Amino acid sequence: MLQVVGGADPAADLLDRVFFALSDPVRRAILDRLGEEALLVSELAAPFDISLQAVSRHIQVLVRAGLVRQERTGRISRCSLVVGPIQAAAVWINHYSKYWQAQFDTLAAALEEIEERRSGAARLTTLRKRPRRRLPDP
Amino acid sequence: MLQVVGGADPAADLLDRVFFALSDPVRRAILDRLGEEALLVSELAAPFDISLQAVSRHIQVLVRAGLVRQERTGRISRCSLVVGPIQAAAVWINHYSKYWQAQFDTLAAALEEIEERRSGAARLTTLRKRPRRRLPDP
DNA sequence: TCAATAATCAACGTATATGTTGATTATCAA
DNA sequence: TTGATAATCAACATATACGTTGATTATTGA
Repeated sequence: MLQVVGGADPAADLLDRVFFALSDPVRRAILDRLGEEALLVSELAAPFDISLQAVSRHIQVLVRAGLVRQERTGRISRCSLVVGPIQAAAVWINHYSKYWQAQFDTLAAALEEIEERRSGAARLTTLRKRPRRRLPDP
Repeated sequence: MLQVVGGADPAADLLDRVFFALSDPVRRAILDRLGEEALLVSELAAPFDISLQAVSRHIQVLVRAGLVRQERTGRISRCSLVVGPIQAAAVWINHYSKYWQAQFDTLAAALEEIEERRSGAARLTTLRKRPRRRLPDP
């Protein structure tokens, strides 16, 4: 799991490509608009201050990440969103987001407990609260 | 919103950096382990087949994305997770994931409706095998 | 004091990202 | 047919990513 496996894990590679695709504001804006409706490359390119060619290549990045599908009919190329990969990324990020938040909540609770015990000990010397396990030292 | 604003939108820049940081399997593995416990750079580097220097720079990427905090005491540098930015990314990705899924559900429902109407009409007439319907033409 | 340790810095090579402009391909339409 | 249009391809420049090795800094502990 920690080993860097290179091309041996297609799921990891997909996450690589999806997160990389999402790391650019132009590409996020493209996805944004494709969430509304399918659009042509030239329509997608219109709002940007960069060349059509540059936008075309941004779209290729999205296609390689599986986030966008292109269907060419004649000389036009209609781009539409594919929801699967973004949900794979959502699954990943939600898992860690929730897990980590839970870890931090636990830590916060433990610290609060310690704090409580300290102030409690100051007030009553004998009626001590349940001793709490400390967090492992660094 | 569609304009490429460069450095004018710190929130967009943060998303850029967070998603970029997540686009590498080594960095995701580092985050994975930091979710368990705070670790030193050398401890983080141990499982990998790359140099300590390379891992150190991966950590810098995570720090620049705000995902990791480093606290140096003496010659050691303890790395710990910061949950905020990953949740910002989770918010972004969940928003779009859910929104897009809803869009697709609506589309799917509409197509099913059309399909149902067609097959119902077909059954009453000839019991023909339902011909597949194309997506609406532009 | 002095050697070992933890981490970073610096320089280098290679690969990829991202923009540009110009050429090319394929299709549409007058 | 022929010119305009949609999109991609190709070549180029520049910047960044990411790995290496070697040097440097700061700290620890015998």
